[in-house]
Amino acid sequence: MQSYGHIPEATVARLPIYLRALVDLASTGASTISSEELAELSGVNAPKLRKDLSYLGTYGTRGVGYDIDYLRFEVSSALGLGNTWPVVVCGFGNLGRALANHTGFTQRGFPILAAIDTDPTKIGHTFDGVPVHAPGEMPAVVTGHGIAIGVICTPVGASQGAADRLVAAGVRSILSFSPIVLTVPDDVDLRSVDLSTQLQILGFHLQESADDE
Amino acid sequence: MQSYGHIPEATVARLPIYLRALVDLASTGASTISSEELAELSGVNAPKLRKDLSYLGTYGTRGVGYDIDYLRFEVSSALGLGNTWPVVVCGFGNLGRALANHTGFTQRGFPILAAIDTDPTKIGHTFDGVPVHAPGEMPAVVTGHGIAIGVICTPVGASQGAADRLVAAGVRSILSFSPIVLTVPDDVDLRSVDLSTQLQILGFHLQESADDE
DNA sequence: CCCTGTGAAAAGGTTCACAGCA
DNA sequence: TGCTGTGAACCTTTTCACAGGG
Repeated sequence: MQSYGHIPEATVARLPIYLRALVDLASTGASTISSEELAELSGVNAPKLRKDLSYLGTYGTRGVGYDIDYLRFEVSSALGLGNTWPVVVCGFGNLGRALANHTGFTQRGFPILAAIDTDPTKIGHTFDGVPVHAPGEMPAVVTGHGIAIGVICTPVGASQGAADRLVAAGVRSILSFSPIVLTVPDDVDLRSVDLSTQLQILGFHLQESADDE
Repeated sequence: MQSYGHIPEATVARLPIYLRALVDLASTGASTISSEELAELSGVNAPKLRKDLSYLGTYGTRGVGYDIDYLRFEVSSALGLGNTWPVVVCGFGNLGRALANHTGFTQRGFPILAAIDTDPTKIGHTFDGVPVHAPGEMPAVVTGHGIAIGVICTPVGASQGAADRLVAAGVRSILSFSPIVLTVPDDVDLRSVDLSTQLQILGFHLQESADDE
């Protein structure tokens, strides 16, 4: 496997955006693209794009641009796609089911193989192809499906418990949609997306604009 | 209205987290808290918390800590809560409905007053208290409800169109869950949350760990 | 003595100008 | 000449040490 030097986190966070643009471009039949154009499609400026790509290697051709298929392969490799990381969803309410319905996850190597929920009317049944298990079955689910990532979509009160069960079962990567700060050991990679925080940031800017008037 | 000097974006993004911790604390009956403890509850270190709060003003007492109710009021004010920013949801599928069900938004001043969807079986009906309108009614919906924020939960192919209609109707703050880069005028505040990007970042780290072995 | 508030240093990220290869 | 690759400057953010009030 190719080894990359250290890639800055900010760059890692943009690679999926570049990759999506490259996949879209490939489907149009284009074969090369300049940093200027790819940056435009990705919503960044051209020097930043070139700097980001330079962390992966030197894949462009001066005077020409980047070969779309080649660059796509390299970005994809850097992100570790080609690997498959099975996902378990904790909390199978509206949000959990929205994720399960989202075909893009499986396509990108993150198949949702199981869900955990406390609702006895859901346990033992399958929704959108995803079997629902009781919380106590977490260890068996993780081991049985080779789960690499846990996604927490439970109500607030149940989210820390879900995180604890994921960690106890050996899961070391967690994506949480819970609005509270979860406590996990240092060796667990926890990412948190709080939807109402995003709205509050928009609200802050709205207020600022209003103050200016 | 109190005016704050310039608050760094990184700080603004953390204020909602502090606020939530303070609200939780208030409900426990505690009256003061140290920066160390509040930082712990917020998942940051103490000097960062103090630096962040210092941008708002000097609300602590040396040797004691912060008064929870007072600090809560000040953080809340800085974020512009107390204002109400009505929200329209574009695309009322699983994700859109998950948001509509989420009572926390209304509580925080972001009531979801309307939804837009193309599905004729949904248009004209109300789900979870949210009336669904046709895309062509966007201008009337925005004006009628005084919409300040649009949230895009449509399928990928419809997201740019939804953004265009929001902008045309005068909405200047947009939260997008679409995985593609949306194009909007410079004066529009666009925040983007791509769920599969988050998984890809986790996947990158998983791969890195695997490479180390 | 305790804990906040803050300048200064360090780290991380972005921008820019231009060197260098096709 | 055209466009990439990158060192250096710049800006933002984080960390740290400690001054200073209660």
